[in-house]
Amino acid sequence: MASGTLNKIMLIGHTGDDVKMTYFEGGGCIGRFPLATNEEYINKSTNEKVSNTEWHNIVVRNKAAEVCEKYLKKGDKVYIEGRIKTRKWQDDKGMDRYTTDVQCTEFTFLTPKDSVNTPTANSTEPQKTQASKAQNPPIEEDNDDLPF
Amino acid sequence: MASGTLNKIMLIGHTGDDVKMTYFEGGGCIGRFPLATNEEYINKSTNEKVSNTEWHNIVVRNKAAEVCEKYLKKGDKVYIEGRIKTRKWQDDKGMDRYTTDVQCTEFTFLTPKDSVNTPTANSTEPQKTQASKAQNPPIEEDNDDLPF
Amino acid sequence: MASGTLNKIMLIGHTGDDVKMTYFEGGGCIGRFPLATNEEYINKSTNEKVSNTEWHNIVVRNKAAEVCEKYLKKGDKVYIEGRIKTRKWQDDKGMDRYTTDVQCTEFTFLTPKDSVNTPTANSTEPQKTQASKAQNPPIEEDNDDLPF
Amino acid sequence: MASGTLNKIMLIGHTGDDVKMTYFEGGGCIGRFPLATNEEYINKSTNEKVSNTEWHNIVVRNKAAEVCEKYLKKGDKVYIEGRIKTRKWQDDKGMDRYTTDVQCTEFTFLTPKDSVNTPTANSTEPQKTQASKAQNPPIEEDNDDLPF
DNA sequence: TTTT
DNA sequence: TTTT
Repeated sequence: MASGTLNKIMLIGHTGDDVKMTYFEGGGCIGRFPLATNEEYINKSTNEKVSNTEWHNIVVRNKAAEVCEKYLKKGDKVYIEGRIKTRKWQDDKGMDRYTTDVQCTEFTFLTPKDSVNTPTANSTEPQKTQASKAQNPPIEEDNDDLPF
Repeated sequence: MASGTLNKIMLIGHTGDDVKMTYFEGGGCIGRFPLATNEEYINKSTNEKVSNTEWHNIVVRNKAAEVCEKYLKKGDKVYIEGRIKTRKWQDDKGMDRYTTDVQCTEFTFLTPKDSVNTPTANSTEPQKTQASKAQNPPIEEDNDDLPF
Repeated sequence: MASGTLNKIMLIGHTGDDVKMTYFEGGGCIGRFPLATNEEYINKSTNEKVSNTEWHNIVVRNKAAEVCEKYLKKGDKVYIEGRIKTRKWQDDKGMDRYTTDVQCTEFTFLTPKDSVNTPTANSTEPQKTQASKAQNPPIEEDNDDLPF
Repeated sequence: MASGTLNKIMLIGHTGDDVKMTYFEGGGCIGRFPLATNEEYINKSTNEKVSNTEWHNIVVRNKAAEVCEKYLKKGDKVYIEGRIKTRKWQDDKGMDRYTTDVQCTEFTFLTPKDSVNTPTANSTEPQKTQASKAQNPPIEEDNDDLPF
């Protein structure tokens, strides 16, 4: 019997651009956007402050992608949960190249919106990014009628 | 508009007992079991080693509960992901009491099984604990046919 | 040889009160504050929207407690990482009671401050809550001079 | 004032090789090893089972690297916590290339060892990977003498 | 009540 | 290159 593995990444950062959508035949789509996380620390040897920005390639799918495209703007703060996936591609010289993406499985917007009511306005827990559930609240809760 | 919150707990520990099931009218069920996590450290003042065991009340629902009941045995190591929920109850004197549970949303067995093939045998990623998905692999992957 | 366990909780929520400090002989201190996380979902049986607020008892120690007391105000949004600890106490009738705390190990403020420069202003990664490091940036980075 | 970001990855997987050490002048060192996580799911379009293995480049520092080198063997299961860092390098044609590493901040061994007593034998919580603390238990606990 |  |  298989025993399990875990591949989970949790990010809080600011988007570096709007969501770029790609639509596929059959109705699927993905959205991509860069997310920046920062760290600052003192280099103990030189006593200098060091600032690093790490850029993450976020990939969201289907309904979740559409929600992100609609409500997530460049510079917004967002919580992203997902898994790491490194994909191989060929550059223009036919060389193998690798890029590491974050395949988003949950997200929640952290930038306060004072705008009108939105689909996400009613959700205060991270949204699952399943095909047909992206705009819905967590689904563990709503699929039964247990008395607790 | 609401901006989001997060309530996530991630545990690796050993079960202190088998899963106790409760079945409800309408077909729902929950399973409960205790999970132990440990910490050891040196008390710097006394230079003594201190061992602490923390017991967590794990609650699993529906199909996931049935999978756990079937394959998770007392003493097994397991990864549990979920959210914290504190519930109020009355003791036999009518006093309000509170108990904090971990409502399990994902799990993966970490004790190697050399037994016969099981429903979980084919899943090496944490299992989502939704009503109808408990025995299936992560559902983000299988609900589209995107070319990546 | 021991194999490990994990006891980790990650929360994003709003503080329900200012930080209450307790000082101990010897110079130690702790801060306590309540943190609210929310979930909303549709009850599929009744089709009603359900809103739940979960309150977490956050416990921070020493320097980290002092930073929180100084900069974290009621209503602020904050990321808290820690471990679960359930403690036993006696009520006024001598009955055993249990309360579950979140012992904070890292935190990062999520409410934008437009105020003057603060100790936390220079840290954009979660702060470790060790006794002597609370106001410092992550310490993994600054304790060596490795060329990367 | 800066508000915070989070860059956290949590993995459970199997090592694909022993730890490769690099030592630096001044006494620092790093260890590197590959970690595999797996996912399996049913492609709903083709009804075929799909198996994917994801390889992560784990980087551990200093004392933690030495502990891993000593006790972590090819094929072992391990929990790794860290942050994502993508670094740039030049290939032999001078082209910019990028590789994404997991800078390990905590780890705990999940493969039971029946061997002799080890430095890690007394720790059942994830080990922090700071320069001088790698072999020690979590340090939040041992740096004060608070009465709880 | 687990595990090492 | 792991594991089931």
